[in-house]
Amino acid sequence: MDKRAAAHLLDTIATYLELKGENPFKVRAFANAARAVETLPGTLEEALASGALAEARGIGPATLEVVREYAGTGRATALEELRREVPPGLLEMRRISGLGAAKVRTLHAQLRITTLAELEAAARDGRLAALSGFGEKSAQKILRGIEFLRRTSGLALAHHAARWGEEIRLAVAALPGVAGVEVAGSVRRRAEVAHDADLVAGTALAPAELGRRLQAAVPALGVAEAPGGLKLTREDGASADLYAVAPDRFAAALLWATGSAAHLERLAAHAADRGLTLGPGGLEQDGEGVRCRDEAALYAALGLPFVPPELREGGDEVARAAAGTLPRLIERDDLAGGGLVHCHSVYSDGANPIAELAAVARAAGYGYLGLTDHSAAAAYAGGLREDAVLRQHAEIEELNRGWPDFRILKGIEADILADGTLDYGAETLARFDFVIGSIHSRMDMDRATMTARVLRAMDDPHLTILGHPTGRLLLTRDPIALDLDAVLAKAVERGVAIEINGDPQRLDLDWRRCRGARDAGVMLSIGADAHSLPGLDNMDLGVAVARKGWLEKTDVLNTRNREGFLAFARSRRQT
DNA sequence: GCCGTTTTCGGCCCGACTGTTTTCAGTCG
Repeated sequence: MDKRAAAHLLDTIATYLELKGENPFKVRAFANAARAVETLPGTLEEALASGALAEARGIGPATLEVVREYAGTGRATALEELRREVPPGLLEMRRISGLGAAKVRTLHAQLRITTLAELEAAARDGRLAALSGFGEKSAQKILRGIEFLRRTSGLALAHHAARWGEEIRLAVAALPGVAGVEVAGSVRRRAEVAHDADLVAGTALAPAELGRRLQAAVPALGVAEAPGGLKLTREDGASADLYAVAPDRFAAALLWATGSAAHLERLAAHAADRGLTLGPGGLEQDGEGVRCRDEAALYAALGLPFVPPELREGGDEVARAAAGTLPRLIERDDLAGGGLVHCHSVYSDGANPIAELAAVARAAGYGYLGLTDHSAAAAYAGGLREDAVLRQHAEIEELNRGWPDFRILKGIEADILADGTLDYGAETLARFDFVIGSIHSRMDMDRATMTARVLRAMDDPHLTILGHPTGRLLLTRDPIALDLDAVLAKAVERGVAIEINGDPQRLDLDWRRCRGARDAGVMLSIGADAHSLPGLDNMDLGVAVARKGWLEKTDVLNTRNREGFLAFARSRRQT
């Protein structure tokens, strides 16, 4: 069991306690404990054995016992009891925006509602609106929320699916009789959400025997035979398809399982133009299979350069490959000497002191850390009042004296207020090396008002980067209503960079808009939006979005060195 | 439930908005 599973368990208990109407501070204690577990260094087993978990801030006797029991037995008595008391359907309802624990409790107590279907019926037939504390608008909002849940059901954030896929990959790779195994599907294409994980294994073993060996190696895994291979399930419901093929079919099977369907269709059409047949079984010429030792060889047999999985979405990538004009996509190494931008420290709602963030960024090869705590308006996130800004800047200057080759930049994530002005006055904004402007409140404005708000913020010469421009939270909240074309045009006109936020729940700007933005002359900036040390790795997810959006190194602001980055910020202020 | 001590209880993040009310509970970030 890993830290994330333990954290998820504690979070689930917190939600059940909340639905039960427990003391809110007790609820928060479990949620805090979840965060404490998640941000623990080392593995969970090590932390349990060394006593580090027991010592961790936020972990007390009760939460420690929950984790200990789960790690030891795979069971959680506390959760099992809560499940008997609180209908699990309430947990689903809690995910609807506008439905907090108190309202869910009311619905359960007054209308005996325990499922989404019952909730929908009550919202439609007027029973819900008749309840005290509810009204017609609540009913409509809830119906919209149910629709959103339906639309996103069965989907997982891609980085969760990727982690789960990687666990399987490692387990399968270690089995005797397996020549190779890779994660495929939308996870390999670096999509933002995924239905499940897909893997391909090259092996001479029959699926049944492969399943037996895998089951013996990982007893907790659900293993069943399925067409072409195995269906794998985890106790929390996550599933994965593992396709088993003969080793000499591996490349073709990997290509096919990676998709997308639209890419394969174009690739098959390209093959047909050349007198070849491409199908699930591989490449054929005159009825004879064409042997390809890997995917690159398969593309080469089609007269094409290797098409990176991120680009395989069925746009014009096959045509561009045929013309030899695929981009040289940005890579993680292109950020060496560049900036790890958009980080939160303990000054606002981050978990780590500035020095720790900076040390990790420096060790990872970055040339600077773009520190951006929240501004004062974000009171919920401990946003910095002006005196705290001064204290933070003094600390940064002191830290910056400590290293010759690295700098912390004084940034801020300033709230874009309802009227489109940036939080803080011009005098305070001018103290920062750069400013990310983001919307965190009043997300429900109509499109015209919201667009005017964002455009006005972009007129402020202190604004360097527009943060998470659409405000979406994947599988949780739709994007704000915004004329993105107008925003991108303004970004070009005013020299504002647009963020690619690497938080796995955001991945915003959407990759689908990156290429067009770049072609229009927009500068993009990859941001981690890190709130802890593990969050610094969000940069990799941001790079994946940029790659999927056809971006090259020069399209991304923070591939520039410190002087280049600062020059970009300064140039706005001088116009 | 956890923390921290002023060390075994009292405090724990809070301001703004929304939809409901007609003064405010609930939700959100």
